[in-house]
Amino acid sequence: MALAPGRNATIEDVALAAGVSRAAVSKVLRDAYGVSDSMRERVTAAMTELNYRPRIAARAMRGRTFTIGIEIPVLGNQFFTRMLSGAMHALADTRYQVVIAPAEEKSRQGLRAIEALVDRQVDGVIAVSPRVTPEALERIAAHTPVVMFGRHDNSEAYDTVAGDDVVGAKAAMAHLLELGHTKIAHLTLPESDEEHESPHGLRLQTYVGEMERAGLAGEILVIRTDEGQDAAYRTLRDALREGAEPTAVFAAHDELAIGALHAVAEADRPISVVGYDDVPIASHPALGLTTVDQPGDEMGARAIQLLLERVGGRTDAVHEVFEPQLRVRTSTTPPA
Amino acid sequence: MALAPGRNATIEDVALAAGVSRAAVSKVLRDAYGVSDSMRERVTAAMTELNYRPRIAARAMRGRTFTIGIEIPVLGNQFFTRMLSGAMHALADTRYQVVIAPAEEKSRQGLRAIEALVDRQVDGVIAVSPRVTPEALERIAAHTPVVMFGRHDNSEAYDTVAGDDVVGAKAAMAHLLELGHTKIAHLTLPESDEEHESPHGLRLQTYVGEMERAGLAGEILVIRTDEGQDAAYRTLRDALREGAEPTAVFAAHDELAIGALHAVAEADRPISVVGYDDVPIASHPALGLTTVDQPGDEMGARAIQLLLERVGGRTDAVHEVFEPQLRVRTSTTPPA
DNA sequence: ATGAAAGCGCTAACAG
DNA sequence: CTGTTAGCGCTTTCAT
Repeated sequence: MALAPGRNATIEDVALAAGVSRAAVSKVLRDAYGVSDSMRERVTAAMTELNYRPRIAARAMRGRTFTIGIEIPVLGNQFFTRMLSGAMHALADTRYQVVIAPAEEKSRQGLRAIEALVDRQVDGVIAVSPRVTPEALERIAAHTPVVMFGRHDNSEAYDTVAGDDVVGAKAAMAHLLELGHTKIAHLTLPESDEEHESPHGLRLQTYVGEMERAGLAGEILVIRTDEGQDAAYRTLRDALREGAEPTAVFAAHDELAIGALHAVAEADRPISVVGYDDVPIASHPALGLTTVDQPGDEMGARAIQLLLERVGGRTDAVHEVFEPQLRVRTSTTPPA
Repeated sequence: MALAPGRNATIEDVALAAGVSRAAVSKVLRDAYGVSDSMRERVTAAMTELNYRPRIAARAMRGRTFTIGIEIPVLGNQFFTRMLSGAMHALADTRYQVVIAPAEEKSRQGLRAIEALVDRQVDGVIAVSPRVTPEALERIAAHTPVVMFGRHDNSEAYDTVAGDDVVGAKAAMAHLLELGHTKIAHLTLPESDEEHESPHGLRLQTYVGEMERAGLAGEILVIRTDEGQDAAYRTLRDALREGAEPTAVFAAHDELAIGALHAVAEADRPISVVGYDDVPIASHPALGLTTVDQPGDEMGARAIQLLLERVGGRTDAVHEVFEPQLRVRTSTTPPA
């Protein structure tokens, strides 16, 4: 214990204890070329002896941090949990560590969170930010590899991983139309969430398009709500009280759909509800939420894979699209 | 644009552009004492001009990183979401940034994630790790402020914020006993999750104690399951198939309770279920889960407050306990 | 195979 | 009020 109390061991301490140079320690740390077995042994011994842990911040000033940053807009949405678990899984056997930065509640654009990550020298960023401009992302992507999750914009500077929202929304609408619904409302987020080829924007456009195609342009009803189950519940409850009479609601994602189910249960009217994502709770028999399954874990894993490729040097953009799948459950029935 | 392409602006670039010294720039950055208005102006102008962002890693080598690390064991549990949103809220108007490190699925002890955070020079850590030893935590807390969430151990080295699990579990049991249940099972996590004064350990002990106190020692039935709704569902389903005949299940937390509700729905037997935490979905009318409400957001906010106090220099330990509250809903009824 | 030394971008004395 | 300078702990040529 040649250590001053209150101070953690540094590479210097290890070098001293092992009787070698700092460079040598650094080499065994990164198992770089050119270390004899005997040296490696002594150094390793000294490291465990001193309980040495390399300071990533110091390393950051020269090389990699082996940290991947993931920005998500809301913590509550279980779809992101699926994505994250796929991502973590993909990174499980690597030296990389995941850190998550949730966007603040207020200015939910997420740009601040992404920049906070970049400021902390992550090796790459995965972000879910429908509202950040491509320009801002390109500025960031010029220095740090970026994969955007859920977006469909075609930048050359960053990759994207998204579900096919048009196909998914069409499946949801086809299901409701086949059941015989005509008064189908769409429950979605505020308009500001629709920019930049966002999932919700596409789902909305598809809803409108399919209604028109079915000759139901006159029945189009778009209900806007804030993020979250509870806000969705309140919004739909109020809309129903104020005279809206849909027989079916297509929600932009499952959190909203679950809130909708709450309002429907209270209103005691037979209104079908379709969600999007297939979060774990959707298949619970108490909810039985019909929804569009997106393979969140696969998408998360793929996002990591693309990001690591970029960290490894790839510079041309890849834009990947995953096929969603309708899951029919009890929350949808023919209109009364 | 005196910048080499592909390189981000540094404090040096800003100093050059503004025609001042690096120290001056650093000062306006941290708005330290001793900067004239004119200098501040020129420097600020240069910073925006060059799109300058300080590298936290470099700052980390001298001072604070203004980063708080939060370690959580599982992403899926919505109670942690409540805690996180309380924590983020408490930090909203400060310079601090939150980063979250989820423990890996496999070795879920969380120590690795905590250390990953510390290696990245966070100014303080909030962690939810029932299975990490106090010794390991004390070693970490010697250099980095730590607040443990959910634990009841009485270390001098770190603070704790927890719910009163004994009171909560007693309330749950009293409710079931008052309804007339005698065959009450307890659904909880594997034994390894009970160490170090963990919430689940205390809830289990209280369950056993209350059963004995009610003269029901012979009816004690502890069912162990892995983490997660789905695992809980499968475990209880199998237990019911194999002959277990409880009329009520007290689950160690809501995720497990929701899985239990699934199994109960399938078994088509009138089994009451009580959870713990009161996650947002618990109050959904489709579930109507009776549960013990813990003020997760308040607890998260308090954890931040304590952590910032420690960052600010406090060294004596604070151990805070929050009172839970039973929420009776439709998932509990008298036995048939 | 090993070590010496330069430097990453920032902060914090300290001088002026 | 402003600038000089010495590091923080690590990686990385470049000698040896």
